[in-house]
Amino acid sequence: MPNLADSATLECGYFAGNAVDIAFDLIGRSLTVTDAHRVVRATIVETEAYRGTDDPASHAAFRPGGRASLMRGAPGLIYIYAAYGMYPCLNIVTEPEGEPSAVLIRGIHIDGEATPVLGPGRLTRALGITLDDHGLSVCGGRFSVSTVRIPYEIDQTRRIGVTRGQDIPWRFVGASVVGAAE
DNA sequence: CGCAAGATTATT
DNA sequence: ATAATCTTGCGA
Repeated sequence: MPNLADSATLECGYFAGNAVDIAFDLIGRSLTVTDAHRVVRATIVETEAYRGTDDPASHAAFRPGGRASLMRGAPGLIYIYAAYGMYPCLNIVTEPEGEPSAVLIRGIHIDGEATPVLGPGRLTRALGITLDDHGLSVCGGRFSVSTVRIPYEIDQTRRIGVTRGQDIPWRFVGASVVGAAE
């Protein structure tokens, strides 16, 4: 009987793959965030992929400078930007270094909580993630993602809130197949 | 240097 | 529907 603490975590190499594939594959995996005061574990239930400079909705396309330049960095790095200047949003850099892409985490279900936390600006607040986490790694240290993946039925739709590239269906939403809690 | 737009959310 | 709030990019 596997213990929570025994869960293995993904290596950075996992994130070197196609951003769209990874956005899909992250649904149902758990994200663990650690700080001096607590350890929070949450299941990823909603993601969006932003891939390459050809994707008009990607910051790598219309806002490539500044902190978004990290999207060209090594896979597994964490890219945080402030949406509308006030809400930090969590992204995981994907694809090999040099390829600008990332997966935005839009929804999670925190262990023990009755309802999921939806919205990129809300979940960062719930997890205590700030702009200071920009540049850290999601494969070790303060952040980690489980190798284990809970079965989910995954829906693919167009991305939320984007004003460009509205035709690109790179949003993934998970609905538990295991009859989620009560 | 000034200004408009944006991967959002809470409130009116 | 709209304000809150700030970084990036572009035009003067």
